[in-house]
Amino acid sequence: MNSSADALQAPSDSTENGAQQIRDAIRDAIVERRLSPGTKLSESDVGNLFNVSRTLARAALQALSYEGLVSVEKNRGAFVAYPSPEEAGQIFAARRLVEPGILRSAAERITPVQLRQLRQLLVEEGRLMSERGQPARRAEIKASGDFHLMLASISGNLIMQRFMEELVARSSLVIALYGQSSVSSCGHSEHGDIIDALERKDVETACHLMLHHIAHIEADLDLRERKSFGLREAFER
Amino acid sequence: MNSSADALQAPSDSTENGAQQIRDAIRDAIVERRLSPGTKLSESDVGNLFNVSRTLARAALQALSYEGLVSVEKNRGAFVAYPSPEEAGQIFAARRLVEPGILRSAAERITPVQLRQLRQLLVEEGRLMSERGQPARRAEIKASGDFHLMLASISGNLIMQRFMEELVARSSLVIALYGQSSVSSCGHSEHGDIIDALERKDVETACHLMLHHIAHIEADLDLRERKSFGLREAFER
DNA sequence: ATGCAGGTAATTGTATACAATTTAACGCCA
DNA sequence: TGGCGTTAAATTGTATACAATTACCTGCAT
Repeated sequence: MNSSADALQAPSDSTENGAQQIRDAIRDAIVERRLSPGTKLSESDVGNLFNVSRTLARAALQALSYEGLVSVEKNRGAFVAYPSPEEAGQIFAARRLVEPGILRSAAERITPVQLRQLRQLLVEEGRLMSERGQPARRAEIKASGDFHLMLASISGNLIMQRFMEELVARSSLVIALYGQSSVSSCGHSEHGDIIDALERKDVETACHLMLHHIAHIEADLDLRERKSFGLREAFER
Repeated sequence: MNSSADALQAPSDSTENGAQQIRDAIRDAIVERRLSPGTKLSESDVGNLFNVSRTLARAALQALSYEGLVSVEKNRGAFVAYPSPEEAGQIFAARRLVEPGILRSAAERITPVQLRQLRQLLVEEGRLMSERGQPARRAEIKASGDFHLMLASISGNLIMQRFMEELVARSSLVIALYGQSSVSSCGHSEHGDIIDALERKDVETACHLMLHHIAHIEADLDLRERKSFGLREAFER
């Protein structure tokens, strides 16, 4: 779709392990909220869905559990993670702790072409916001996360990039559970402000804006009230 | 052995999955440097060693690869990770980025009893330094990492704690590969200084000392290689 | 000797089979 | 009707079997 967005996607090597493809597919489904927190992911079902054996399905679920997107309970199976309010707070606390540092690193290394890519990501995000329909909503969710991921990528630290991928994905889960307003309508302009600050090398302001941005997202959460799902999901956890 | 040290150890639930036990055992072996970077970890060998099937051995190796301690190459097998100089730099960059923030969080929440536990960890560390022999060296390595892990634990953020566990473990690998002097003889006093600053609520100094401490460890690195034990020798005895 | 070709052994990738545990379903009885 | 124990079905935990890929060794030609 978009070259700058594609640059972020997983290598998508054709030599990819079978389990990894399944993991990526399920992760996308979780991040884009086609799978709700608490949903049971049985090994047989996953295997049948992707026409592979339970072995690979299990490996994929195991991998997702290491990312915190799936929780596996011994002898009970795997479920889409249902982060508690405490977990939600810790996820955002981690982001507040980490993203300013990533931003600083990124500011040091960013090139003009990367700045252009960031802006391109932004217009794509805006385009999706104006579009209507479920697919656009899903793409918007992903694009909004891609902004933060791209910054991590620019920082040049693969380890922090991986960590941010985990945090962004888990954030999506938290927002799905506790978010009140529609997703990131406010976030979009804030992303732009951060890019502006980056462009004029005003790192301190950029960090400040980033912290404000994260606080803004967090402020939209209502950690007291849980969104209601089906009766069954409400009690099987 | 030591109550404050034990408080850090994995829950050690008796309901632990078989694969997890194996993962923990291998991780310990890697962190304590009984297994050298680059050592091949074949699924059959690991399985035989722990008297389980390849299924569990494979799961354990897979888990370790998510932590960055083992690298699995498609159709070639698993090896104890051999971090490149670039990776080594990124690991320590991540620690510089993250540990001051963790320290700040910890400073806000630390209780007198936790301070006492930190000190206790320190004397244990000192005791091990004065002891001689391989087992003491290994315990010393672990104790030195436990200081940082305990701080992460005090910070109260499970996600950051997990991340620090990964970073500390991978640091051990880097030091095994590129470290010149014997481990953390200098680190010990620096740990003490940080605790002192924490005790008088001097957070800024504590963070400064932490950054200095990490830089100190990094300064001891050189780009050379070392030799290895085999898998079997690492576990027998 | 060196380099290459072929084939064999060893190792990983995936599927299937069986055991252990949990979940639910049924029937019994108060 | 409602609670409870037993049993059957479904699901996960682990081991084994087979397929695919790689690594190694041998032998031949140059």
